[in-house]
Amino acid sequence: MVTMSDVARLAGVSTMTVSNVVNNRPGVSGPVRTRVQEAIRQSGYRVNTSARTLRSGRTGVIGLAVPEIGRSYFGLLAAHVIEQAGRLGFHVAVEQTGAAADGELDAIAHSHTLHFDGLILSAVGLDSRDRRLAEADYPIVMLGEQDYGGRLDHVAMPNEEGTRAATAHLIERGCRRVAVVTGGALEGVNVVTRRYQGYLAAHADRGLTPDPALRFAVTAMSPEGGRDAAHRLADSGLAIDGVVCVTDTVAQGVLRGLADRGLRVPDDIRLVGYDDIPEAAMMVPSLSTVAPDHRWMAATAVELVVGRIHDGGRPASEHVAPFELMARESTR
Amino acid sequence: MVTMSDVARLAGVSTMTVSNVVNNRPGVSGPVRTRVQEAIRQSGYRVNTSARTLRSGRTGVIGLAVPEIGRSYFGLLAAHVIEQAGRLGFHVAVEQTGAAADGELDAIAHSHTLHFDGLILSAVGLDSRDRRLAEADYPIVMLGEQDYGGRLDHVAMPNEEGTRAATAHLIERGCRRVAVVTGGALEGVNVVTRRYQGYLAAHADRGLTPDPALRFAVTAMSPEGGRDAAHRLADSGLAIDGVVCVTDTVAQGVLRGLADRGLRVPDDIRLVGYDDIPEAAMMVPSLSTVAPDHRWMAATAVELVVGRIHDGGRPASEHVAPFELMARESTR
DNA sequence: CAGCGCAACTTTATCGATACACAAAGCTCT
DNA sequence: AGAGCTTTGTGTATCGATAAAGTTGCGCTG
Repeated sequence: MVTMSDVARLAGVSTMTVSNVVNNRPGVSGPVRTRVQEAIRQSGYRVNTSARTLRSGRTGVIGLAVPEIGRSYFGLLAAHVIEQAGRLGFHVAVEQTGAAADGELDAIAHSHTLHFDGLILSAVGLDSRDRRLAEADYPIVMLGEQDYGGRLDHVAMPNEEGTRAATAHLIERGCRRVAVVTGGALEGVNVVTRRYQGYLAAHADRGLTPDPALRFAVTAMSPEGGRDAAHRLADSGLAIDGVVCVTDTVAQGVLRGLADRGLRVPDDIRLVGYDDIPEAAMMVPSLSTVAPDHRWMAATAVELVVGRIHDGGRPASEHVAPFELMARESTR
Repeated sequence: MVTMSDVARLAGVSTMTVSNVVNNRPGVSGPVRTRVQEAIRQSGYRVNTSARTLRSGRTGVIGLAVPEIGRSYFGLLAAHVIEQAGRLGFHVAVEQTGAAADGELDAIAHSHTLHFDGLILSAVGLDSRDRRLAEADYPIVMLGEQDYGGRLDHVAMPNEEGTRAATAHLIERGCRRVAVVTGGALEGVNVVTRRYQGYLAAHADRGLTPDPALRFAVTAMSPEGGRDAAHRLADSGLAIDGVVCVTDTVAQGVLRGLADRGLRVPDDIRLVGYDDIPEAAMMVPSLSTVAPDHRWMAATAVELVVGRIHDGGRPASEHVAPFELMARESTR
């Protein structure tokens, strides 16, 4: 392994000068700089990240904790985060939490242990009631959840607003009995409750109160969960002509489940999702959905962690992503 | 920050003893071990990975380079790799190559720089002709490609066999003119050429020679690329009653593109993909496809890198994943 | 009971890069 | 001409953990 002193010897300077050249620091004259660069090229020298980290205390790595990287939505998010972090000179290590609060707290602990400079946590299990979150004195940015009591930086999705717009869209297209396929626990403040609120709000805006029987909870936030919910929905015998889904991933399963029961979308039932995963436009029928600006979210989250890495004392801030309603075939 | 000497002082032993306890090494008596563990608990000590790495030369991180983590297939793969690596005490850093040979070579260089202990490279651009690959004296495992001249460890998919089975399946279901939607470059030895060979082989097995006009190349290995190919296919006026797709991701787009032209699957055209991404079972109609054992692939790849990390001199080996043909609605 | 073997700890010297203090040379200005 | 600056560069101590080479002390054998 080639070290800095090897390069220094080759260039006839001190290691400090090599370090200064490598890090683009001032105080090195043109000729010497060139000579050192040439020595680096010749010797094939590469900085040893561990040594640098040990001395400087920075690793240049940001942790990204998501429930499951295999789900389109999180994969997409990760792709954007990796890209944005790279732009600012950071690397990304992905952690999977398994969509459980324990896994999410583990990720925080782990992040510490591995000396990531900061952590972007896309939590679905944790909520604002968990005190352990605030205890971590560490650059953490919450991504995609709502309301952490202002103690942490937070990039939120327009959960309530988005679902409200999606529900309104269905009603405007003539749906009279709109069901909602939502997550399990309807307590606390989280993505599930906020989106459910949006569904209720859209009805309230029009002086309507949806029948509580129209709420179907999934057992898991997966296509399988959605499929199952759709079966129950179809078998309920209720006259339903529209469905709002908590996520596109669930909507995928719902679409499939409705097909299983011979129900056609949008002819018999209209369907709308949330997230605008890449598959949404490719589904048959293509899925109408709420499209938050993922790239914006990733960029903002990365900027926030990096900002906090450089200045830990900054007060926490909250940012809500802009969104667009994508009207596609499933609500035509 | 709590260091080892802090713990040592607290427990009244030397740092070396603390190190021995932390790493579960022998030579520490029961009582002392307990005392040190208690001191660790009390002080909240965590090992500094950088210092350990600097001294021991191992980082405990495996790089995983994929074209695009946002694509279902690679997300799924990553999920399995992360899980398997964790089981063996390794962490995973994800790199995106952008499906280009340059990006893939960059990832190798990067992997070196960041001192990952090894690299799992899911290459689509590089092929066996690239000499620069073999030059890297470093634990690299190729994942999902075919034939690197035996210089590198390699976990391959049953590309030819799988596509052959898929094509045979279509023919057995009564398809007479089976088109193939494949990748752009049909030269060298790569995933695209191997699968195309499988398509030809299935025909040859039955004494058939497919019409060359039935080959449609995508501009990109994406749903969009597939959709576009399907449009060209439908507009060609050729009597086609079956389509073999190079990947499920492409098949997703093909299904969509056929729907755009009013063609029904499987009534008018039967369709089969490759990969068995999670969405395949959820599509409408659900997609028949070749399902290689992803978990097996990830586990094997991780075992190979870790093995090579511990013993660099081992000769390279090649492993082909088992597969299953999933017959679903799209070929009913 | 000398002396060997072994388990249980400790000491010391590093791994490679960098912060910091300091030195030498060149330049300006009164 | 020499004080005061700036520019450019050099030593040295250090980050935290660990491999390797000591140092105890104790039991056991011949």
